[in-house]
This record gives sequence, C-alpha cells and structure tokens, in this order.
Amino acid sequence: MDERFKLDNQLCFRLYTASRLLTQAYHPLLSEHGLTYPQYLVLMVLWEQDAQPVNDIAKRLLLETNTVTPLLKRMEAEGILTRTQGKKDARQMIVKLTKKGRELEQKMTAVPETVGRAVLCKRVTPETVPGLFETLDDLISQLVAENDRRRNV
Amino acid sequence: MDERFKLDNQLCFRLYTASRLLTQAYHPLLSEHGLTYPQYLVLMVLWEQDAQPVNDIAKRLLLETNTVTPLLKRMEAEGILTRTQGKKDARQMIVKLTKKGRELEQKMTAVPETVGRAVLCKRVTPETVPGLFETLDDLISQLVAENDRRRNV
DNA sequence: TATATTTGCATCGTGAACGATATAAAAACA
DNA sequence: TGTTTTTATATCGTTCACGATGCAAATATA
Repeated sequence: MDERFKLDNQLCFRLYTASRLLTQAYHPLLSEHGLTYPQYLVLMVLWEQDAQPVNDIAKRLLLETNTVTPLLKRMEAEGILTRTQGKKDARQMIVKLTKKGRELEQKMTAVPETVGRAVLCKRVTPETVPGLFETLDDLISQLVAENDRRRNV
Repeated sequence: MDERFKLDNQLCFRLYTASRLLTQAYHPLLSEHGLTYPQYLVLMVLWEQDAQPVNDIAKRLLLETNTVTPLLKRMEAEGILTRTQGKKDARQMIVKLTKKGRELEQKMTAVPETVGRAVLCKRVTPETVPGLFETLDDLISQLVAENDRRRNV
C-alpha cells in the first residue's frame, strides 16, 4: 500500500488526536465549573480584554461567528456574560463578563497548572515548549494564509 | 492578569487551532470525493488493513465506538463500506471496504501530496517533521496514560 | 441623496465528539 | 450448569465546527 496514506505518516492525525486528548484532560477541571473547553477559551479572551464584539472574539480564536454566537448564547444563559447591542455600531453585539464570569478567573487558577503538569513528558518540557510553540505558530500562520487564499479565489 | 491564562501561553489552543485549520485544508480535497476528514481517517485504517471490527478501528483512531459507529453507518449509506456481523463473535461488526471504497485509494493519491506541500513553512520542513512527529507521539502517549488513569480511579 | 456593496451577526442543516446509558453476546466464575 | 462480569456495539442528548444563507446596519460609490 501507498506509504503516504499510512496513519503513522500523518501530521494532521497527530494534531487532531493530541488536540482531542488534551481537551479531554481539561474536561474534569472545566466541568467542575460548568464549562466546556471552547467556553474556557472565550473566557480567556475576555479575561484578557473585556467588552469585545462577537467578531473580535471569533477572530482571536480563529473561529467563525456561526460557531461563536451559539456558544456565547449558552454562556449568557449560564450567567457568565452579557450580550448587548453596540452603541456606535448597531450591528455589533458587545460581550461583557458578569461578576460570575470575572470571578471564575480566580476560581480556576489551578487549571493551567494541573494541565501543565499533565502534559510533561520526555519531549514536552519547560525547555522544549517554546520551540514547539514557535513551530505550531508558524504552521498556523501558514494554514491561515493557505485557507484564505483558497477562499478568495 | 494571570499570565498563565493568556491564550498565547496555551499549548492546547495551538493544537486545537492547528488541527482545525489543517482539517480545513483537507476539506476541498475530500469533499470532492464526498468524504469528511474523520471518514478519510477510517479509510486510511481500512486501506492499511481491511475487514476490521468496529472496536479495532476505534482503537486505532483513539476514538470511542459511539463516535465511530454513526460515522461508519454514514459511510455504509454512501456505499464505501459494509458492516456485517462477525461469525466467531456475534457481537462484533466487521467493517469491509466495498469496491468503491478500495478504488478511492487510487483516486486520492493527490491528497497527501497536496496537503504535504500546503503545510511547508519555515519550521515545518522535511527535516523538522520527524522531530515534530516524535514530540506529538510522546505527548499523545502521555495524554492517553493520563486520561486512562483518570477514568480508572 | 439614491443605489450598490460590505460588514456583523444570526439561523439552519449536517457531521462529528463524547458522556451516559442500554443491550445482547461472550467469558469468567461459582 | 447457573450466575456474574466483561466485552462489543449501539442509542441518546448536548455541544461544538462549519458551509450555506439571510438580514439589517454601515459604508462606499454613483
């Protein structure tokens, strides 16, 4: 059989698997606070900078608004954030953290630490992580450019 | 704000994003043949070794059967494979490629090549890929062990 | 200013993922 | 052999992802 089709030669399968498994590692830590992993990502965006329009959050996460909108609605229903129409631009929905949403930041400090320990292994260490970040960031930029090119043709 | 919560310091977010974007890069190449990325993964498993029970496919992809079963049913409906009850073990469903499923291997040889070119960038090259594979494999093993530990407690 | 285009967000449909649970067959054990 | 446990798969409900599409507000252009 064609070597190129072997699962063991696939970068994408490794990224897909690593991503899923790492998200699973987050699961017990997040569900304790009633959160999913994508919701946790939204929180990190808003903890960094509160009161953002939907589009800015989506861009930061490299997701489409049709993914983010329902996610934000669920978080609004949970009382984690509010969605209010923008004043300058009536099309925008400004997303703001509630008290509950802000308080989660203090309550969840153990999460990055616990996960940080869980991923430590021979080839993923405090020394190697920066290099891995650079590689993944480079790959992500490359893929963003590649996918944009495809869409604009 | 807490540095550890910054999106830019998150390994998981990078893996999640890289995985999604790379899957998107596959999309036009796969949809041409009526396939999704997870379905393509199943095909690679079966091209490597035909006639496997559901469980073996799921284990190979590190997925649960409740993900794989509906996926296989959709592929069966597309005429790509068949699902027949096992003879030795009546609980097993043996998955076999149809002629159509086998023929896809020849028709899709351009896929790994095209994607292989699309990911090339400064830090992802024929020279660096083997090292990246080792790192991701190491991480995946670590996470499998970690998640198994959690479940069995 | 009227018209065309772009932008921001939302809705809809489909296909994963996955936790929880069910069911029947097989295996282990009493 | 009869009973318990395990195993293989399936069903169900919820939450993403995302392509396609709709719509109204803002902007650009005529």
